[in-house]
Amino acid sequence: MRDALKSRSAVNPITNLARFSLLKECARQGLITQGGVLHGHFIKVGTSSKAYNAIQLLIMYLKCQRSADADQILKGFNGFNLVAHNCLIAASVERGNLDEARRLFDEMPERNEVSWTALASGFLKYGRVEESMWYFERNPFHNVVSWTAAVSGFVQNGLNYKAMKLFLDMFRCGVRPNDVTFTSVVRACAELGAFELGMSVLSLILKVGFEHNISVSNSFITFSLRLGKVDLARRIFHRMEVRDVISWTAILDMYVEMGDLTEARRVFDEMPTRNTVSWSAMIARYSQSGYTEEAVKLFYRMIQDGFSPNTSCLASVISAMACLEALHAGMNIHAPGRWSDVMNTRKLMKEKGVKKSGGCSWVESHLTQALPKKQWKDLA
DNA sequence: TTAGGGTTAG
Repeated sequence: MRDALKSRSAVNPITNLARFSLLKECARQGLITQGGVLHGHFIKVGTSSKAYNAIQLLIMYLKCQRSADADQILKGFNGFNLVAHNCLIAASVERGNLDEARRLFDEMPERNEVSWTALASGFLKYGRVEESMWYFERNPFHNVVSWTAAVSGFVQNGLNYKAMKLFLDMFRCGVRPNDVTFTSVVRACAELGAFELGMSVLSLILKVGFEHNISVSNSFITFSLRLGKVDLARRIFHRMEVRDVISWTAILDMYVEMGDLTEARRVFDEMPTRNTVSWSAMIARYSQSGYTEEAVKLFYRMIQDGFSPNTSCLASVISAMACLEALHAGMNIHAPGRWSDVMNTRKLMKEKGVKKSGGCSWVESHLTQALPKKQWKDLA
């Protein structure tokens, strides 16, 4: 981000569009220093749209939790601003302060579809279904987003049957579902284990024309796998025109679950891009199947490629390391290089600043069980 | 114009 700012301003004047996309990135990543620099830049050069500018700055300061700076921006508005107020509600919901969100909502002289949906989805996010429904039912501006927020919120709270009923109501009200709606609905069918219902949804997806959407196809692959329809999952994957890392990981996971390590590895090597989950799935299966060296080697490559391991990945590699360590004394004479990958991994993790991620105590207890205390101290 | 909805992987 810092480099992007530097290079853009050095080469040619930064465009409004580029400036806003950088500011959004600052908000997303919580980069207050760079966001502040952009703010200064805005003041210096001025922008064509002051209102838009102020809203983006407000979002950035709210996301970075700089309330004093956010207040300054708010003071710049000439009285009540609907969009800014909706941003304040969203920020309160994100902090989990629903009372504050409700207070902000109540004090609004006017509200729009965004204000109502922010409240309804906010309550669902924290499992407060009844309060959410209060806002949902009274929302005078229902649209595909407010309906989808309710459907997906129900699914997230495990209310899959109710989610399906809501989906039908949405249809009856003449609101056309979109790709986001379908991903939630397909998930509900998977959770319900309802194959026939899922196939009916599929015919609807084909009718409405979302069969080429990546997220919808991915959710259908998962649906098929959960219901044990491996061939169907494979067919969907092969018919996809564009696949993302999630499509690939789902198929990788399918072979991993089937215990077909050869095919899983073939998919793993073929994947155009990988993420922490794909690495972890492969490493975990190697470790569980007794291919401990391969697990540790792959872990080494994962760190080298710049991925941070998550708790479950660390747990698999630690148990693989423990097995190797137990074997190490006897094997040292015959295979002196064998342990070097483990040592290199530790060094690399330290160099790259890989933290022992959340759930550390769980990993530690796993490790202390697997290794004598002295060896654990040496490892850490 | 901005602000509100998400799923898919371990």
